[in-house]
Amino acid sequence: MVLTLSVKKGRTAMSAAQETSGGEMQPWSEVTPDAARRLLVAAVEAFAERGYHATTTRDIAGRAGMSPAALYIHYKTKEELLHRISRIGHDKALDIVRSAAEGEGTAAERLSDAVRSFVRWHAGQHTTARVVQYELDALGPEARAEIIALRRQVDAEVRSIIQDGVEAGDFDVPDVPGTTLAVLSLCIDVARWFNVDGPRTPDEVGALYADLVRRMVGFKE
Amino acid sequence: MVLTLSVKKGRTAMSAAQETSGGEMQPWSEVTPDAARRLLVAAVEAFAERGYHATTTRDIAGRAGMSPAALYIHYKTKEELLHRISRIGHDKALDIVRSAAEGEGTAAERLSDAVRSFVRWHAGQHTTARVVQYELDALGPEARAEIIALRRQVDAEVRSIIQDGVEAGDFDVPDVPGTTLAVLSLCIDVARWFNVDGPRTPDEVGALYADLVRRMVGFKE
DNA sequence: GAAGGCGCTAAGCGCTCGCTCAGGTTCGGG
DNA sequence: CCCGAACCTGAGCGAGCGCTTAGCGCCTTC
Repeated sequence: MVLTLSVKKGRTAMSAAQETSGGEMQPWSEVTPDAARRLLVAAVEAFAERGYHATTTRDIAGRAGMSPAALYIHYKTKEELLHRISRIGHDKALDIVRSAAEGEGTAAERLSDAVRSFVRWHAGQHTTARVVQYELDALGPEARAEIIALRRQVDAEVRSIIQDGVEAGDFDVPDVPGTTLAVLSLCIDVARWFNVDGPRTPDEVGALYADLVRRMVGFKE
Repeated sequence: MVLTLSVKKGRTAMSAAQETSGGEMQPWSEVTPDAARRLLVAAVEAFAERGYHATTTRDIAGRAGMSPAALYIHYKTKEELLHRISRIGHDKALDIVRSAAEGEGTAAERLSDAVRSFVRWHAGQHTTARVVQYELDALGPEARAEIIALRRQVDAEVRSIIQDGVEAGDFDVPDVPGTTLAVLSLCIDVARWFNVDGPRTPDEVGALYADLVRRMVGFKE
């Protein structure tokens, strides 16, 4: 049996996203109808707190103010929820890096922009990012493969900026793939340790990390 | 009811560890008797592959070649298994960092040593490290608090090396706690992405990361 | 070679999980 | 005013979970 899903599959990623006064995208605005979005937001919170496997469908439905059965009107399985979250989150992450990579400016400026905004997202949306970056293994093989492909695109964008800097003679990087890996690893891990009650704002972490990465690539003033 | 556990609790962490010809410690040699160790090793593998919550006690026992009930002769609960793994692993990690921190040499040399050996452990023992670093949330409050205390000691060791370098005028670090956090985050995340079939050996990753961290602290030749 | 107990297994208990399904409620269109 | 579709709930199914218990075989001890 095939259920009709209310979340529109063909919708281009961020086209319907609404902007707030702060300029940030209102997250999940592309998920409709309202009940499906509430369930998804509840799932993000629950997965981030307890992890995918420790979260029950009853918990998700409860947070969304619905009965356990309501979940299965909008999503085929619990795994589909994780898949949608992961897909939308990775689309957003790739979008962020790509914007910086395709921007104007020197390699150093583009790398700083990329790291700053990537880190800001991982800190500011650390609830989402934690699910997106650390619950990948809970997906089935096809879904995981799809997400891994997106990750490789993120990696390629960052590597190409660093490569540009090396070729322009601005950076000193003996091992470009290795350094790319390290830079991304550093940024992604922000989602694991970032704490809203901690001493640093997402902006401050972004600035700190942009500086650290500038040093890692041996940028010459 | 209180079961008598066969794993001796009072044993000092690494005192009974046996060295192999390679100079590496034989992991888990301090866990006795043999059946308890086999169960623990099986649990490490299973937790690393699937995560704590997705691993069943039947799976652990099966990997150790025993019936599900055998697990409860040696461990009170599944969580106690994770606790022991986490405790021993963190003891080892702290030991590694502390050895480097207390060594002779300049701050730059000690920092490089610490990062190199810390990373080498996270890569070489990435199965263990993954459990130790990423399954912390599955522990109960008291056990988690104990582990977090160990982590703070690791953080303190690294911060003190960096602080030494700053005070000696060797390093240029505007934000010592932030940089310490970033360095540790970078090293720990190795456990997440390291792949035995990948292009890099643990030694190579250690060398690469020691160099990257040297740059992050602005070491002046 | 009988006694005692340690380490283990077979069987299964009580529970909660992901998920299903029949039926009730709401609401726009004819 | 009624129909059909969309949405949601209450009740619960089968499965698999963590963990327990009764008892068996095999070592050690005398």
